[in-house]
Amino acid sequence: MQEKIAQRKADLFKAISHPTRIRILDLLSDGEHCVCDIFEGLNVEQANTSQHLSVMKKQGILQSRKEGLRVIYSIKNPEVIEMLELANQILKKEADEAMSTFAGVAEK
Amino acid sequence: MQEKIAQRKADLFKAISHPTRIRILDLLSDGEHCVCDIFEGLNVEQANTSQHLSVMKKQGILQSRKEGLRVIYSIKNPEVIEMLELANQILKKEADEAMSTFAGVAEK
DNA sequence: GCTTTCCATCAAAAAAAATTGATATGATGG
DNA sequence: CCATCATATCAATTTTTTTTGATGGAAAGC
Repeated sequence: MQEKIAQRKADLFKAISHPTRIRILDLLSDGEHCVCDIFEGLNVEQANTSQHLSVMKKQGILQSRKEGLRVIYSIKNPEVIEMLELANQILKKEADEAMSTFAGVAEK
Repeated sequence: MQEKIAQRKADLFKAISHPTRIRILDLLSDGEHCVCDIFEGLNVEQANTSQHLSVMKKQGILQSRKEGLRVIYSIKNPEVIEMLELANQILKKEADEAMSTFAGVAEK
């Protein structure tokens, strides 16, 4: 793989790699929301929320449109949701493993 | 979503979010390799490679085994490969859009 | 037991990202 | 025009990551 592409791909992943941004994506995964909904819903500073949104928009993860005073954000690429689901699967598998390890110990 | 889970998920994404680590995953996507192959193949310092590998191993993305003097790394969860493929799709779509925008301009 | 090879770890420096509070912008209503 | 509401931007600070060079440890061959 070329270094340039690896960099671009890393930027994409990086734009997702923050707990607040993950929660924003989770909130947006069932439809668009205005900024006010987002920062109030997640209990994050407005300025901070705005910056997280802009990071994701810059990387093409989100899109936005104006509606009066408000700005409505939504997920641009559904692939992002699939990526989050895959992450879920990994964590689930991990939890299962931890569980069976525990069971194994209990058996001894 | 709980804050704890969002944090864990962010850590997982973060462990992928580096150009060198993306290239390592790409190299490992078709099978296991020893550290020496990796850092020589990617032309990265040995110490640096080792640290990137440990970041990914810590997050459960990679696993390793010893074989004589060598340490052989491999991808632990195939979901990671799927995540990279989804990222590819997003970048591809983006490139297509840029292309058609360019074509649109040329038409005018 | 030495030496060499392969890899991990450490600590310091450098670079990048996140948070915060203050301020700016821009649409809307009066 | 003025005030207000929703959001964005900015600059300073703090925190986190990354890189680098040096060193340490463990397996293998001699």
